[in-house]
Amino acid sequence: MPRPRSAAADTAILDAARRLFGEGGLGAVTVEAVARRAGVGKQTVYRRYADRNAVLAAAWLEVAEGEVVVPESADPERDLALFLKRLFGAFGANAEPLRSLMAQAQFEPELRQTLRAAFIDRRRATLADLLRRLAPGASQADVGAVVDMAFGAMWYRLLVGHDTPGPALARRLAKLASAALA
Amino acid sequence: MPRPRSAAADTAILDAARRLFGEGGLGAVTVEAVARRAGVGKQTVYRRYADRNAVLAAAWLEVAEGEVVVPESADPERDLALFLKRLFGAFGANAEPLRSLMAQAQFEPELRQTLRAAFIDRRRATLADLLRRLAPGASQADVGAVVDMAFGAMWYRLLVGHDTPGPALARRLAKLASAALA
Amino acid sequence: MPRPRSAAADTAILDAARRLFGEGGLGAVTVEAVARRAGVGKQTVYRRYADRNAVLAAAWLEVAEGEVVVPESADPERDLALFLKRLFGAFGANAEPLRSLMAQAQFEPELRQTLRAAFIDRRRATLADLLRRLAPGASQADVGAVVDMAFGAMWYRLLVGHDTPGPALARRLAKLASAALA
Amino acid sequence: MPRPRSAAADTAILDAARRLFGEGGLGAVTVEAVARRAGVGKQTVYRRYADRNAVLAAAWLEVAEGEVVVPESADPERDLALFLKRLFGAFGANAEPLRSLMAQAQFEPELRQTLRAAFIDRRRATLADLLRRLAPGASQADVGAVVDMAFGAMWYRLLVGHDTPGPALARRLAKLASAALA
DNA sequence: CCTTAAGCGAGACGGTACGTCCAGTCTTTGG
DNA sequence: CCAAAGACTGGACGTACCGTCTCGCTTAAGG
Repeated sequence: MPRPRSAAADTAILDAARRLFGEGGLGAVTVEAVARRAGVGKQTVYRRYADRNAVLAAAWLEVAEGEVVVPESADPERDLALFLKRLFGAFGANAEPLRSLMAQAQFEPELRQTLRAAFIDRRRATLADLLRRLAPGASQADVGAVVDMAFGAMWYRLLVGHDTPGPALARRLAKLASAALA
Repeated sequence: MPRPRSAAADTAILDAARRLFGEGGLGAVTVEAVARRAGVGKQTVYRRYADRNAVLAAAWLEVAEGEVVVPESADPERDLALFLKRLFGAFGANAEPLRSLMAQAQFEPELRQTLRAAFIDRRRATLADLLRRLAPGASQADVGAVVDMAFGAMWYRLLVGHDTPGPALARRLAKLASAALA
Repeated sequence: MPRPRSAAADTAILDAARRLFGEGGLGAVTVEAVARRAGVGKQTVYRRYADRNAVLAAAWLEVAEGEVVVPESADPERDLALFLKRLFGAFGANAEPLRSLMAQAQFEPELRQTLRAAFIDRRRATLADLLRRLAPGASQADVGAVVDMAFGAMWYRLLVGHDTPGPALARRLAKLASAALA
Repeated sequence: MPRPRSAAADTAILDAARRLFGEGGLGAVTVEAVARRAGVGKQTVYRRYADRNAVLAAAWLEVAEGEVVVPESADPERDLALFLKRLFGAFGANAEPLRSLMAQAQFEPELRQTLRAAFIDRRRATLADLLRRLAPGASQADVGAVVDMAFGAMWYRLLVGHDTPGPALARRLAKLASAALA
């Protein structure tokens, strides 16, 4: 009976959030500004998202969806390098918002949880699978450590800003991981 | 000629900030609360720090000053493990504020710079030295990547929260780094 | 379409302002205190009034609305005395806030205008009528001067505080006005 | 032994206050601004004046000093008219600050007292003398009422702003006072 | 076709913190 | 002891968002 939620509002909200981020960083993405920019009432935002952080999460986790394609050739090290290269490429496109999101998550446990559930954990699992194919004999713990090293290197560069995670890092990481787990 | 700034106020402000962080996280560290807790006028805070973020920066950067002791035994892999173990231990003691600091730095380019200068770069250089002693033949680029992998793993765990960087990670990292650069 | 402004908040704000004035004079009527006392957010005050002064204005102008009853007996001097007596009586009840209002108006041209329109001019017109009935031959200018003398005496006593405008002054003013315009 | 107070500072302070009033009204006359403009420390102001209001009083009551010259010819009504004319003229020159001062005095009992002592009372006494010479038989109370009417009319016009107290008012006031007390 | 329940844009609501500005006091160094 | 300078506590200012609540209006679906 009730009127269904407007799909137009859905996209308008997330678009507005992304546009505002582009213009003024995370600080410009206030719920009020998003609602105004989207031509939507504040309540329409809060009907969809619990709070500001949920909006932020939705806006950029949506963007980051579906970017995890697992190559499955005969050469596991090539597969690994390719996977990381693609990942870093996709990341690079959204480096700024993801960096901000990770930072924001440090202040908001709930957002941190969401980030892990929607983003981190899946990627860790996928990389772990790839590594196990690469080195079937490696211990669970070593695989976990290598996963943290690979993603850690990427985030570390993003956060510290001394270098960019790109194809070169992907190649090197694949090589070093192979050697480490051999 | 004018009255000099009160050193008592200096320490009272930073102490108050740290205590409030301990009690309620970053959100509890408002300028107003800091001033009240420190028994100081708000203006006295704003005379020292441009804004809330500057207060946060000062409070945690002061805490995070400290020695990086480099072990130099005959066994480079042991040295590496020991170095990382100590580092992770020292970090762990201030994990929460440092996590917040790194997050805050993502919103404050100036703080990010300070953080690198006072923290990150020194530790990266030290680790790079250790790695070069461990694997004299390794390329500069590989060493850099391994440094990012090691510190990256630590920060990544801190930020994502799925695991703690502790002695076990230190050992494993040392082992994997050895293997990777061999 | 939006939710209409709360009438309860309207009255709560002005009541709070008046009560605070009663307790601590004009100095006690801060926007923050008003909001707190009224059980209202600061923004709710600022949504209605441009600033603190506008709140003060509204609070006392509302109080000061009231009838100017013109007695019309066969004895114009008695009528005059009665009119002034009533006026002074009504004034006396709100002497403090009105005194403050007149003072505040000296800093706020807009309020000064409002005060004249809602207050001063009507009373001046009424008194001028009464005086013309009392002394049909008096010049317009003399009548105007006497009006200023009568109200002036009242305000002067209020502002300077050396004496109170009461029935005695009303009688004397009526007598002197009669003599002056004869 | 003690260094004497600087006369230069004395005048610099009051000049600064008057200049600031000219530029931005009473609101611009803060103690800090006065001190800065006068090239003087805040304490030097507070050494001379109890508080901001005392500075204001000093700045404009000094200006208004010595303006009361009592004419003593054979024609008391002419004397009265002349006295009022001069008074209004002197007033007119400082109408704005005196208006502000009277307004401010409504919020600051101490200032109100000062204003009376240094200004109002002397003028009232002088006018009462003149009136007694004009009408030796008039009752004390009637004289007092006429004094309030005359000064009241002046202040009333100043405060309400519907007309200016000038020579015309002075003449009319003299005439009406004569008639009233006859 | 007509209820009816929920969605909608708009923006008011109680709160809380921000960063600014003065008041009036205190504390330096230097006449 | 006076002076200039400016730091000190204290507290109000007016602004900006947060997340909630409430208007009048619109839009399905089920009776």
